[in-house]
Amino acid sequence: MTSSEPTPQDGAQPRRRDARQNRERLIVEARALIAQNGVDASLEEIARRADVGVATLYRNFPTRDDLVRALYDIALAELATVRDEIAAAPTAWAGIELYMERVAEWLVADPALPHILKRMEVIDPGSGKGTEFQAVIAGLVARAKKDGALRADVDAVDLAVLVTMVGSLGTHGGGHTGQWRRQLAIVLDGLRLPATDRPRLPGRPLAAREFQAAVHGLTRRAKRAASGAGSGR
Amino acid sequence: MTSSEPTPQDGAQPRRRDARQNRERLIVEARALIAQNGVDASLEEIARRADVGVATLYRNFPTRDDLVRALYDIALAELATVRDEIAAAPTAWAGIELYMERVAEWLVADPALPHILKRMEVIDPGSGKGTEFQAVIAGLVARAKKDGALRADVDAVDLAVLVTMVGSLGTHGGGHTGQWRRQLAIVLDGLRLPATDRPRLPGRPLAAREFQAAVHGLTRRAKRAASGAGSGR
DNA sequence: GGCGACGTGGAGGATTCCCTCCGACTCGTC
DNA sequence: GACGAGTCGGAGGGAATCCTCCACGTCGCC
Repeated sequence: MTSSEPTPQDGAQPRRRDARQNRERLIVEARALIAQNGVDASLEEIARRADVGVATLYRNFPTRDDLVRALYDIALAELATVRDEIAAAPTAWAGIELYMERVAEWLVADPALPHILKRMEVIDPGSGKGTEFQAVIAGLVARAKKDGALRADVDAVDLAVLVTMVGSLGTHGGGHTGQWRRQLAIVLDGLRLPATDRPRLPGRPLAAREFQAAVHGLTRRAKRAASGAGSGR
Repeated sequence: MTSSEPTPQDGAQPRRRDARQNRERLIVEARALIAQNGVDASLEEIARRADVGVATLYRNFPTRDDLVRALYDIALAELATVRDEIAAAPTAWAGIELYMERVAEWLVADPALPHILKRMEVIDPGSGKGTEFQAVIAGLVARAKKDGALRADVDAVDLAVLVTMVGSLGTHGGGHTGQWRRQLAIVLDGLRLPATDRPRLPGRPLAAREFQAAVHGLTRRAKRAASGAGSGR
């Protein structure tokens, strides 16, 4: 994480209790609103929902990007636990399965994440999980190939792309149904080498109507139009 | 009675030539800007880029949703050719491959499409390609299963979800590299039943650096910050 | 060429958002 | 309690956006 900087007040919380609470509420609301409206979500509305003045928001996060960065750091911390889990996997292939599943789960769980990640790549390119996390996965990939469990013509980056892809299903609102697990299982089958004995797909296929409903990726505009008439803003 | 021309069908263009040109330019710019900024892209800026007054935009598309609908209809028309192509496929499995590839290609080719589709589901739920197109695919799926080419535990909706998923790779800017074809190949391998002889993956894996670059999904805000440099603090 | 209808552009009021500044309030401590 | 530093909230200027209205071009036909 980036918190290794020698910032004077970092580890401890030298701030007042109410200040910390406000910051916490801001983060919660920011995440919720960014999930709906993207990184361009109104800062004033975030503050409003957090029952906080605008100035408090700006004091905590001088720049919109500072807010995004904070959300990113929090999410990344949650991801850290996954790394340990992977390390404990019995086989390399199991590690890969775990990697794909946990990261996809992580992406799907927080609909704000895609927006935040996309933005982070612009703010601060060439840092983050790509650096150290990918190295672990690369090793896993090499071992899995040697074990004959993973097809030889893919690499760690392919896995990253795939998991991003599966994780994008959360953006469409289908996350809560766990539907993405089906698609992940198919992807894993496409990666597995023996390919003979396939596990059953988890869950059940979506009905067509459900699929359409799941694609509802409600934006702010969307919700407004749903309640009010169709006259835009 | 007003002299309202019957306008028997909307097939003809009873409008003035310059009016049609303006509309055309508006559509082009709208698509470009929506690709960058989402459906909430500024209408004034669309008009500005199209070298057209705002009023002209509003005359052509009274509501933002009318604009979205127009873009949707255009995109859908392009998709129609795919259906014929699929019908001409030699085997059911080939048809499925074609379906997945063409639709993914369609999604990736126009980065505005995900935004438009997402919005369309809100504007006008339960219509569009889902209705008639899905029926064709469902038949294809049934035949492919009987042929023993497609795994039995998936259905047409699963395919739709998968192709949406693969198509989402275009949003991340990776479309131009054709990278998505690799991921699609893996997905297809996960769907194929014999699963013994696998085709080689098309293309080459992305370098880690390229992957990061590909995730750059530039938003308006992004471009601003990129040019404005570190004025943040 | 000339005319009329169709189409155009941009001003402008209302609203929202960004970000800063400063008086008022509250927490933590004595 | 009471004090002071830290924190808060909202006003407010500037800018962007939405959408409408109306005087003014321009196309197409005679």
